[in-house]
Amino acid sequence: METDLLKLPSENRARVVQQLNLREIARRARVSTATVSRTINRVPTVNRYLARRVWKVVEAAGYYPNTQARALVSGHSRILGLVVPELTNPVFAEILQTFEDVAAQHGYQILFSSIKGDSCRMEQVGRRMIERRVDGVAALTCDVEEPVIQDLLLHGISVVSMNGTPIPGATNIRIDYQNGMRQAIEHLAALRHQRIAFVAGPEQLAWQQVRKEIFQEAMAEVGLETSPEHIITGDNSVESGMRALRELWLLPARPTAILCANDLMATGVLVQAYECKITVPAQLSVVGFDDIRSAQFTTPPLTTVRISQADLVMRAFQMLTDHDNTFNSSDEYVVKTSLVLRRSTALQPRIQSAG
Amino acid sequence: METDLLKLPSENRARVVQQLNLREIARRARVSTATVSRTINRVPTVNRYLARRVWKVVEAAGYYPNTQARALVSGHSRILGLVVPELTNPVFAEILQTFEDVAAQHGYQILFSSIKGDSCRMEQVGRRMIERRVDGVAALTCDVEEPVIQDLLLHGISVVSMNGTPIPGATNIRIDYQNGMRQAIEHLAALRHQRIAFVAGPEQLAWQQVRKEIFQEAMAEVGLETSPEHIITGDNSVESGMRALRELWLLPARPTAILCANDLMATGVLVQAYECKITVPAQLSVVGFDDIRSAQFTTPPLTTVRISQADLVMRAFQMLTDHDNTFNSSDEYVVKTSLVLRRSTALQPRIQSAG
DNA sequence: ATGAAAGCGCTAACAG
DNA sequence: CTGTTAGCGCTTTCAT
Repeated sequence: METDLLKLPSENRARVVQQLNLREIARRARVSTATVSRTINRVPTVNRYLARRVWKVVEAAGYYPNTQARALVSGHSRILGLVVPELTNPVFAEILQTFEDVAAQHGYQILFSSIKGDSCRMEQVGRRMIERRVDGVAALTCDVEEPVIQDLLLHGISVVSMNGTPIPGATNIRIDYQNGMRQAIEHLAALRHQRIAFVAGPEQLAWQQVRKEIFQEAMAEVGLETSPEHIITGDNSVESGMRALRELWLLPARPTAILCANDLMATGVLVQAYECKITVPAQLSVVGFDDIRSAQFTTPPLTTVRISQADLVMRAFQMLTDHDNTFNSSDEYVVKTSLVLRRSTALQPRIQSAG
Repeated sequence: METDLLKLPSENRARVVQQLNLREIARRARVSTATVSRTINRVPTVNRYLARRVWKVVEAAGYYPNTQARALVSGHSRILGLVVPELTNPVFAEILQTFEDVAAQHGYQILFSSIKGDSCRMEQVGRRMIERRVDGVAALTCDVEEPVIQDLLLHGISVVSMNGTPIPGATNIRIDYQNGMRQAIEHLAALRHQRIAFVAGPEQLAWQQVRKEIFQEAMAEVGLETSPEHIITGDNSVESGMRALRELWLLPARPTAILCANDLMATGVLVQAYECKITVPAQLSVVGFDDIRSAQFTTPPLTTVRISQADLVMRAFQMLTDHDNTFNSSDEYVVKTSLVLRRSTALQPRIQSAG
């Protein structure tokens, strides 16, 4: 079976074809290089017969125009850079996938880079993007340091931040955490929860502080109190969600509900709950943030705040390819959120089993 | 808070810097373009003082060499294409991440493309890779049609299949499913399971048939019988794993263990088991394939066959960047597998609750 | 050791 | 409407 499949190559192994260039095509079609160029670029003024002749040669020769050369003269590479912190968080994988899809539809390609928390890699990534003359960079990370961004902008490369982190100088897409948080808290409040904990993302990022404040504000608006011990700092990983629950469960005043800054941490809370035989949602309600695909498949399925990825990505792409500068960097697009109800939340338990 | 962050850009918005080129650097450093070129390429024969002068100008000007132009003359783009079926399967995301990491360390960049089952997109992807003159293409998909691969090879672009699918003409990396399957089955057999079901991947792919056969062989070797109704065809998604369990549970002779061709489907089995109040592993043992990250966080944690990603990726990268042709396409590298024991498998239940 | 000059493959003025 | 030609930014002989 396998050998059958493997037998073919040795026979029909083709010699590497002579990499032909436009001039060679021109020679074979007995026209000028300009005519070939016009033909393949579908300039309408080309004589039908000449065009046909050119196409024939092009196809016979298996000719593909060299994008590098084109980019060199046109000044546009039709490459967009995408920078993520790490792809192991599914939300980034999902966005990358969507982004590439949109880009491909518009004739752009994606140069992918991840900077695994390694901030000195960001510099390298930035340099490479510039050297490659990408037409724009979408940053899904917040670790991006000022200088790198400034360098990109200085070189005429537009930058968009897709992570709610306002990057000074870049076009920013803001995710409406404020609203998302409120939706989640109102939902929990309606379920009569009073002691709601919050598991935040890594502390070193300024905007995570912002999120904590947003949490507190939203709680206040609903008339709920927050205690500092109910605010845990995680690192966006499943493990940190697990850790958070362990800490929270040791408290004398255990929370009856936990809101997490992302789905991965919420998953961690769920996993730890299972380990500790805490039943969700009977004993504890859990809400996530992002609505990653696997949120449907946790046990129980996770109630979470959805961020419209399509919206996010479309906008980012538009801003990046907006050469007429319809947008300017003071513009800020806000991506809406919506609450997805699943089965990790329920009425506050009557009996409080305290520490 | 946010406004603080947003205030900066309007002030220090820098004008787009004059994109300088090598000639301009040469002029400013009062040397020839050749000298600048040699300097930035660290050709050792350049006079120390001249070099210093050049570097000074380069840094002062914020000059970055244009990769496109370099590629044009050198004939090497230092871009590697990576093609995946869809990134929503975490295994592909993990591999992409690892691949980019390795590539970056060696001065390569990754052009990412996904072909969402859409086979007509593969053609487009192939064309773009050629036009972009990538130095090589790694295919994680098996939907790649012959002609596209042949076209790439014809244009002197090396191709490596990283998915166990032997692509005729490409360099193939084979994952040792045979061994992996046997490890899983032996483990299950040691736990006294007799009725082991198999949830396979999509049928249209020839190699999935191969996997079924491998399953049957491995079963036979251990002295176990397989019945056709215990072999279900899935599509690698969580949902299809769920479906598989539903089907299997309707059978008069329910399996006591299920082996899945990937972790996503195994996750589906687990989820469905939870829904149906089938306790894993007490009533049913489940084994996956891949050892994706989230396999640690299923309930219960998934026993699975690990594929060494580092090994897989390293090898693929080597083969792609092997310009001396140390490897030739008849070579086939086999990636080892190993069984990771977690908590989704246990001794066969004594009491068989039938249909 | 350095510089002048000829391309890499393509596009876009400008003539004709 | 087509062809000639001058670059795009860089590397690389080949003289000096």
